[in-house]
Amino acid sequence: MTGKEGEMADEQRSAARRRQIFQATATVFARQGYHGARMDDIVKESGLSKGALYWYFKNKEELATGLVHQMLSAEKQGMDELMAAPRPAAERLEELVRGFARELTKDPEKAPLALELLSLAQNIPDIRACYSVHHEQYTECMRALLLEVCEAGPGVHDEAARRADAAALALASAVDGLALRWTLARTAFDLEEKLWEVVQVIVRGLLSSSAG
Amino acid sequence: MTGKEGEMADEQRSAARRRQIFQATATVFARQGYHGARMDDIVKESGLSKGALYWYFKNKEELATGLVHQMLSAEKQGMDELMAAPRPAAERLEELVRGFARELTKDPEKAPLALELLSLAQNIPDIRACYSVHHEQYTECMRALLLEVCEAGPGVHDEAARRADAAALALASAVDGLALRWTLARTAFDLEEKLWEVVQVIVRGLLSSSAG
Amino acid sequence: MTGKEGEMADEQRSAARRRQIFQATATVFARQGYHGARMDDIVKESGLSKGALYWYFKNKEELATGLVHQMLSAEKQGMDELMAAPRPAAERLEELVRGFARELTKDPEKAPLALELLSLAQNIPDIRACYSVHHEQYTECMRALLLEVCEAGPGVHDEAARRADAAALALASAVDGLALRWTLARTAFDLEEKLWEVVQVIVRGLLSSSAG
Amino acid sequence: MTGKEGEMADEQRSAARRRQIFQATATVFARQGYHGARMDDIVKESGLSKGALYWYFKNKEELATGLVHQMLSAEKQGMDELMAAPRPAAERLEELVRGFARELTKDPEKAPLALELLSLAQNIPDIRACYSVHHEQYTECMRALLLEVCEAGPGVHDEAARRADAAALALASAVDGLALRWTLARTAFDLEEKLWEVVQVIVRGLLSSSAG
DNA sequence: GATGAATGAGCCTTCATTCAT
DNA sequence: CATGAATGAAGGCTCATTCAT
Repeated sequence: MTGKEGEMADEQRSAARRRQIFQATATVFARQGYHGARMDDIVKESGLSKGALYWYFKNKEELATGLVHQMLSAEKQGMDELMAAPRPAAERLEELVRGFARELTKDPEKAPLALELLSLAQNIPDIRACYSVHHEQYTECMRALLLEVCEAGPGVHDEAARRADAAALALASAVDGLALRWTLARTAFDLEEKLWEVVQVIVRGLLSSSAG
Repeated sequence: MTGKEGEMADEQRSAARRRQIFQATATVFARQGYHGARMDDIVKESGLSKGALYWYFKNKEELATGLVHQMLSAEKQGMDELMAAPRPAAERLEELVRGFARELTKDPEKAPLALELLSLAQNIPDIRACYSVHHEQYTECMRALLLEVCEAGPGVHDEAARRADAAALALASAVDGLALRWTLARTAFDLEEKLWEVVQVIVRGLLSSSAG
Repeated sequence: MTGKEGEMADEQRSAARRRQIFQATATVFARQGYHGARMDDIVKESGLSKGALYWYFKNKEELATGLVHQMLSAEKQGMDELMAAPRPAAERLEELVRGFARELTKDPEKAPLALELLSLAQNIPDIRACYSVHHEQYTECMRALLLEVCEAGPGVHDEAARRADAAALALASAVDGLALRWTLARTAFDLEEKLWEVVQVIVRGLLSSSAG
Repeated sequence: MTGKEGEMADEQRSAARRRQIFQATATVFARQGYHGARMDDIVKESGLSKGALYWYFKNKEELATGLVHQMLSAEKQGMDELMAAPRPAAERLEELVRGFARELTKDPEKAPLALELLSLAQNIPDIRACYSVHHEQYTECMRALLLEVCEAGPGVHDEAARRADAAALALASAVDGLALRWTLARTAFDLEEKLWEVVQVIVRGLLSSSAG
């Protein structure tokens, strides 16, 4: 009787719990860093008990790993949705970049969290793999968009197409690098604006004729 | 007689000890990360005693702070020397970027060390300040070089000059972002080559005519 | 059902644990002094684990503070019970003093413990406050007893009553001072006997006519 | 040539150094306690170097032991001088007690210092012996004075003479106990005044007729 | 599933003492 | 005699993890 329904309910509750825990973990990691975060802090933030936390996650590392999975999955999904949107490539590119900036600006604690998890990647292979793949996907996404932009543009762009790889890498890298600077900058600046300028320079570099 | 010489010797020995300690610290931090590094590891790596270590540095945090100071100072000095070199801007820019890539490629452990220290910046104000300033200086350096490149180029580049800020920021950010990708990438790639391509895209974007 | 009982059991076990820890702490402090006592010694003596110890007490200082609280509370309770006993004041006074001496004689390690805690009072405000209050209470208790003794005595004792303050202070002080001497004396002596003689001198001083 | 004079000068300088060190030690012990005092603190307070300190004292314990020796010797000397003074016993007793109180009141840091050293006595046999002897001497001094007071008084005091032992012990003990209370009291009081009242009570107890 | 008391290995730091100069 | 850099054993405390209930 309660079989499938119960299982469903269980799974749903379980998933909810995991989300609840991820949320708390993200908050605490962002505030105190991975090593500065005690399991007790996450327990308190999550409102669960220590036993419950360990019921869902084997240990602290798995908590971090899971969080990275979840975050990058969500980002990937957002990327995919945007890519599938029936809009010109240029618009989608702009939206991708601006959306990223707006998110960070809205939840500034995401930046320290990301940096923290990134540094964890060096010692936790699973996390490293996640980021490695994500970087490739992100760059590939950029490349696809830039290619479309080239093709949509006027004139011949064989040259440009050939440069798309470099431009995509430049763009993807610059996005991360700029976010880092924005996070650590002593003088605050408008991330979205600067990021947009950066995109424009790179796109221009991609589209410019060989003669410059 | 021995007065000044003795003092000199003392200062020199003291400075040597500090360098010795920084060297050991860098090695251990790169290998194990800041939190994974035990003071005993650094002691062992340095060949000194624990007491000696604490004679020169108050605690682990000050060790990290000092290391960042030293590393960024050295980098700044290298930058300044290159900037003062009597060579065309384009060459100096290329050298700056290629030099950076070659260094990382030669001592790949520098990358994890940098990422680790960067993540420390979030919780240690002194380190954050160091990086903040360094980022500004690096970007400014890029801007100066790019401006020179513009002026040296053919035709009118008022527009380009105006874009130098964005290009410098793009370049500086992309350098960091690309180094990060190189560090975490599952499929190794040639950092110097990719970085040079990225530079070319950005420089082209800077120099392209408005119509580009 | 098990709700309240469970809570009760928890509280009881918790209280039992605290008593267990206090007992061990007292033993170790008496033997090695506060500073000579390592937390590990207390752990071993208590039969608990280090984590358990720190679960109940935040740190070594709080352990000492708690111990002082407990000891002085117990002493206060004993005092109050004796004061409330339906016996002549002279008897109660004698019992108070003799009881004190007998306790020390029976558990001679209490003396070094007390001296140790007393010296802690100088650097730990909470302990100082405990002793300060306790000294006042003890003196006040003496004063009350001495007053009753005066009133119960023959003849007019207005003068004596006026002297009760000084006598009480003398008595309370002498008790402590004598216990100290007994603790440090190279030639052992009978604490109870000497203390009783001291009491008699002071009581006589209190009751003597002005003419002496 | 420099033989005796040199030695004399050396001895004098040595003695001066030791006094200098004792002074610094007393100050630091009074402020921080024995265990809270680091050798470096004493070095700094004394104005000497660490090597010099260890030249004069083998270790920290010997520093404390020497300090106790010096302090109790000085007190003994003061006692002896007062005892040898050509004044009535009652006056000398009063002066002894009042002098003690005035000293403490003038240099209140002496009290914590004494308490600290007293607690050290429990773990350092040498210090214990010093205090043990000193207590005996002090009590004996009191007994002698009290005896003289009895004899000088009017009427027959055989009884009183017999009580001198107890009174002396009471007095000596009360002096210490009161000083302790004065040190730890939350509400300050006039030590000299209270002490004098205590003395009077005890002397009265000594002198009172048996019938008293 | 959930709770939180209990475990104990690990680690940073202190500081009395030494010794080359 | 004096200096202060160097030594290293010791210890208070943390905190990820476990497990009886």
